[in-house]
Parts: sequence; structure tokens; C-alpha cells
Amino acid sequence: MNQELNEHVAQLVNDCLPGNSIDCVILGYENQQLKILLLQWKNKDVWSLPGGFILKDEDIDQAAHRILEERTGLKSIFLNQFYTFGSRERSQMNGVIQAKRTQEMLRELEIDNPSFVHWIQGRFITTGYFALTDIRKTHPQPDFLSEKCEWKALDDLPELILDHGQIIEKALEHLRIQLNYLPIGLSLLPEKFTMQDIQKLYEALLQKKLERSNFQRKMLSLGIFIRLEKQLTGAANKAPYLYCFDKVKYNKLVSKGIGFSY
Amino acid sequence: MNQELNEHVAQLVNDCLPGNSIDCVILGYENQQLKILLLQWKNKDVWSLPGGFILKDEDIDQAAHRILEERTGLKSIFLNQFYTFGSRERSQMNGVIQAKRTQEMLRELEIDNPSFVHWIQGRFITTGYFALTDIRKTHPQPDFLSEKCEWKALDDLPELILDHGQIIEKALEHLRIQLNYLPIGLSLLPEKFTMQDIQKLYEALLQKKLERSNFQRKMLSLGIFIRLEKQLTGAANKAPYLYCFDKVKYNKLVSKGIGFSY
DNA sequence: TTTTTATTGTGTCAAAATAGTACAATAATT
DNA sequence: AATTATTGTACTATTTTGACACAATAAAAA
Repeated sequence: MNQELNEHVAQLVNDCLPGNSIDCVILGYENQQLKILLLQWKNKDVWSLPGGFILKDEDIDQAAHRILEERTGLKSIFLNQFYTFGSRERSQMNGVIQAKRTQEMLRELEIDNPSFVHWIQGRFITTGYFALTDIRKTHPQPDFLSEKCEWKALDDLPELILDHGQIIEKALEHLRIQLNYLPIGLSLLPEKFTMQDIQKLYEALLQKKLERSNFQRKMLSLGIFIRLEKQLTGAANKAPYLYCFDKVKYNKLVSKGIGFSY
Repeated sequence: MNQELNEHVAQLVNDCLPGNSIDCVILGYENQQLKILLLQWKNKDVWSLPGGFILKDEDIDQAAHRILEERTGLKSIFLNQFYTFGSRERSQMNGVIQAKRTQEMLRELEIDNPSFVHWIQGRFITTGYFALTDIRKTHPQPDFLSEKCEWKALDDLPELILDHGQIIEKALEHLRIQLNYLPIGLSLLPEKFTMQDIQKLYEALLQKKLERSNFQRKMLSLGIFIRLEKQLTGAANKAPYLYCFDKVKYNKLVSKGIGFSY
């Protein structure tokens, strides 16, 4: 019996709201691919979103930040609440299988605190938060419950617990809608980037090709970029300019919104 | 001591999830005004959104529909989840006042079931749903807890409990954003309407004047309307055409979305 | 009957935005 | 010096938008 772990989970039952949880959909962008931050359970080939529980005297927004940091090491991330999942079946997706899997996990982790076992097997309503971040700036660390904490390509996801696949889908849906009235990119791109970089990002998010010269014109016309030096990559072609965001103008634009269509 | 009421609330504690609630923002449109459906507490000049609690084996979406019907008589309404409010202070807005008010209400309603009193005074996380509806088609009925169930003009709201004012604000924010990619109106307008009717609705939602002829051109170009007979109102001016929605084309457009800007 | 009134349907026209294409410039290779 | 791939920008045609004009018209007033 794992003493430390059993004490930890006993505390969860004591300090957290029963029946409510938080799950975070953290998206990043690397090698022209959208990726998502997932945790692998110890000794299991099963993955989940970084999630957790809400302390009894904690705002749910605070809880989301704390949970993300505790489980992945990421902090100071702008999290955006997008939906609350409260279907009766979400805790028992695919019938018995989920309950069985939970029991297996508890056994393997040697958790047998009875009040926790009862608590965790009850119904949970989870609130989803999402964030966009630059993968190169993050150094995800798995927590003590997890084997790994890794970026996984969105188009090649591993097996996920519960309804986490649907939660990811819903987050992406919200993100695509947001693209129409917010210029995103500041949080997903590195400090300096080319217009091709940002175009590839939009293409990945919208899942369609955009016309290069028109995209550039439209982007630059937002007036939120500062042109820097050229990027000499060593390729046999004209070198593109690097840009960075003009954060003052960027924030001004975000606060008033844009009517953008592709 | 009110026996019936005390039995009812005892059942709530027994059958519902602790700490979770639902609140509905039901918007309607009448006399060129946006209105919202509110309940007045018995013997109190205090109003609240129609809200309630989630049964232990009920999806939250189901719960929203059930609660709305139980508290206002409205059914078959398309409800849209928009946000979950989980700040620590929402149950104790303005400090002691809220707790005091709750106690007063319980006393006046002669509710003294101790487990309920404890339950209701705890922290609640509430999920907001909103809907648009045609006021003329509704016949709101107050439930046994309420004195009245009435449509109130949005720009002249009575005093509301808890953070219900903020919940309404957030719902309107979501609605205005939705206007950019969904054609609203099918649910808010009567069967037949003039272009002026729909323009006034948009003006109320967006809180700004729109140019008449350009608005009509843009609306009609969506191709989701069927032109009907003229509306002879008896006014000393040219009679406008009536329109109705072409529901097939309307649904087709909703599912693909529009990039609309005003 | 004629005139007046308010509002509608439609047209115009300039300005702005968009889509599609073209092409010279250019960093590195051959 | 020629070749290659990609960039920055220009050009044009088309569509969309904003602002306004105006005849048509249902009913009231004269």
C-alpha cells in the first residue's frame, strides 16, 4: 500500500468540491503541426488531458491555473474557459469499460483509501479551459501520477480516457470561431516569425489552404506587426523578413476585436 | 412551519448534485425592446433568473430544460450553454448581504429543514444557458416559489439576486459574438415579419443604428427569406412586404455559418 | 379629389475589400 | 553565369460596403 499517495488522495476528498473537475486543452504549434499537451498515466498506455479538482475556497479560474501548473509545470498561461461537460454518461463512456479502467488504475497505484475510491467513482461535471502556447517556451514536467507529459500531434492522438477526445474537439471548434474576431498567434508563435510561419499556423487551425499574397496583405494591414531583419535560412531562394508583434497595437486590436473572414 | 415546502427542499438535498446549479437567460423581443424572463420571489421585491439544481442522474442539458419548464412553464426551447460561473464570491456577492438575504427568504418561506439550510448556504457553481424566443408564443407561469414570472426590459432591470446581473451581461456578450456567424431571428421573430422588424431586432442586440437600405440588401442576400404578401398596417405610408424564413435554406446556412460584420 | 406624410423598394456611385495572377528581386546552388 | 525556389509587391477584375437619392405608395389631411 502506497502510504504517501493514499494520504494525498484523502486530502483531495477533504479539500475539494465533490463532483466538479477541470480539464485543460493546451495547444501548441511546432513543425507546422498543431499539438496538444497530454499526460500518460503511470504504467498505462492511456493518456488524458491535464485536469484536476477545485479547492473548496478557490475560484474555478484560479483552480484551472493551479491544476495546470501542478500537473505539467506550465505557469502564466492565458486560459480561456470554453465549455462545461455534464452529460450523465461522461464518467462511464463506453459502459463498464471506464469504471473498470479506473479501478485498475487505483489498484496499480495501490490506492485503497475507501472514501477516495467512493469519491472518484462518483459523477463529475468538468469545465474545460483552453490555451495556446509556444511549444519552445514550455518545459512540461509530468506530476507524480503520470509517466510522461508530452506534446502529441492533434491528427495522431493516442487513446484517451473518458470523453477527453470530445473535449478536445469542442475546444478546437471554439478556437476556430475565435479566429474570426481575435488575431491569435502572439501566444502560439515564437518571438520572431515569418509571414509563412503565421500562414501555416492559420492553415493548421482552419484546416484549409490560404492564398499567400492575399493572406500577407490582410495580416499586415492589421498593423500589429513590426518588421525586423531578414531570415537567412541557407535555402536557395529569397530570404523572408522576420516579424514580431507590436504588443501595444496587438492588445489594442484584441480589445476591440476584428471582423475577419477567410 | 410550511410542511409541503420543507418536504420539497428535503428532496432537493437528496436528489440533486450538491454545489451545482443552472441558470437560464431567456431573451425575447417585443415592442422593439429586448426583454428577459425573470422570477420574483414570493413576498419580496427581488428578482432572479429561472434556475435550479441538477438531478443526480440527469445530463446538465436535460436539467436546464427541466428547470426552465418547472419554473416558467416554457418548453421546447432551444437552450445554448454559454458559461460556467465559479468564482468563490458569487454566493456572497457584496459580502454579508447575500447570506443575510438568503436567511431572510428562508425564514419568510418558513423553511427550516436543517440539512437544506446547510445545503443551500454552501458554495454553488452555476452553468448558464441562454435562449431566444418569441414573446408572443410564450405563456410564462410562476412556480410555487415565485410571486411572478414576467418579461422585463433589459435596459430597466429590477434588483437581482447574487451575480445574476453579471450572468445576463455575459449571455449578451456571447449573443453578440454569435451574430457574426449565425443568422439569428428565427427564434426571436414571429412567423411573419418585415425587414424593419428584423432590423430593429439587430439594432437592439447590437445596441447601434444600422443603415436601412444596406441592411436589407445584406439580409436578403443571405437567401434565407421567402417574400410574402404586403403588410397593410393602416399607417400613412407605403406598406412593407412580409417575409418568413425559408427553413431549409436557413438551416443549411446555420450549419455552414456566415462571416457577417456590421 | 388633391395634397401631404412617412416609409418602402430599389438604384446609383464612390470607396474599400477581396481574389486571382503576374513578375521582378534575391539568397543560395549548380 | 545560369538555375532554383520563394519572397515582396504590383496590377486588375470583381465583389462588398457605406452613404445617399428618389420614385412608389398606403393612408391621412386638406
